[in-house]
Amino acid sequence: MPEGHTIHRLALDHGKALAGQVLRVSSPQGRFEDAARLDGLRLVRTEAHGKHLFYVFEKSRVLHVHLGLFGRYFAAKSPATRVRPTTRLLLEGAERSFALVGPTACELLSPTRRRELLARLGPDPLRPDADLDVVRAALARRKTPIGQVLLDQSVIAGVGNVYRAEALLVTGIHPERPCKDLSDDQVDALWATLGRMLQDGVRDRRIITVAPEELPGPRSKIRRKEAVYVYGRRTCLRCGGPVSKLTSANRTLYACLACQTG
DNA sequence: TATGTATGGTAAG
DNA sequence: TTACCCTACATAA
Repeated sequence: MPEGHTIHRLALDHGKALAGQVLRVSSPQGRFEDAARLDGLRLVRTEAHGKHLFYVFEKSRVLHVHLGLFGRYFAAKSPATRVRPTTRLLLEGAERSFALVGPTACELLSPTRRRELLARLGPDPLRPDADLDVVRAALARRKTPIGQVLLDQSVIAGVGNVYRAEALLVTGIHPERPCKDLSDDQVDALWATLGRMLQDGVRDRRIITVAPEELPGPRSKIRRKEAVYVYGRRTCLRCGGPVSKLTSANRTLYACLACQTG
């Protein structure tokens, strides 16, 4: 589930449902002991940076959540009944409640640690403050393969394994191409493509990278493997040729070496 | 019931 | 580079 689009969608949904309210905060599972320090406080706003989700409460207390690979939220009406015992964090507002399960991180963050965390993140294509020049500079310096670098959150924040494969396919870039060898146009196209894909993901609440005119039916009914060009597929949706399964940054990287020659 | 898989990340070696 | 953490869900047995 969780690439940057998921986190930004959560920030929007949770902000809309909970911001301005005094919340009940608990940890049914018991592993988030600081829940008590947030219980009864007013939520000021929510914020997403790449794959990191922040809840800013009054008294300047900041809750940091990172879903990792398995983390997910279950939404329900308030009061929350039948909460799973694995629920690390339960946020209850007047109308809606959100139960967090399986996160990599769920913690209270000091202002200092929050700054340090954000300082480690590259520009997030979903944020208005993202600076493409910073990305350009970072890429121009490296000979690392672009496929590997796209998962490096300190270069671009929010891209995950699906968007990496799909953006490289759409831009026709070979995943093993060294960053510094990419042309300015290629870098610009990659950034624009990632931005568009992530925005669509926020809107659709899922990853659909295939162009609207290429989709076989209504956007809401598209099956997973028909929503992408190469990720998790055996054949390329664009050219019909075989999809290669490479390994990069310890993850499976899907690519169509016929389409991706750049 | 058991197994395999997943759109992520960190710390140790 | 490897080990390890986190959990739900689909599928196989």
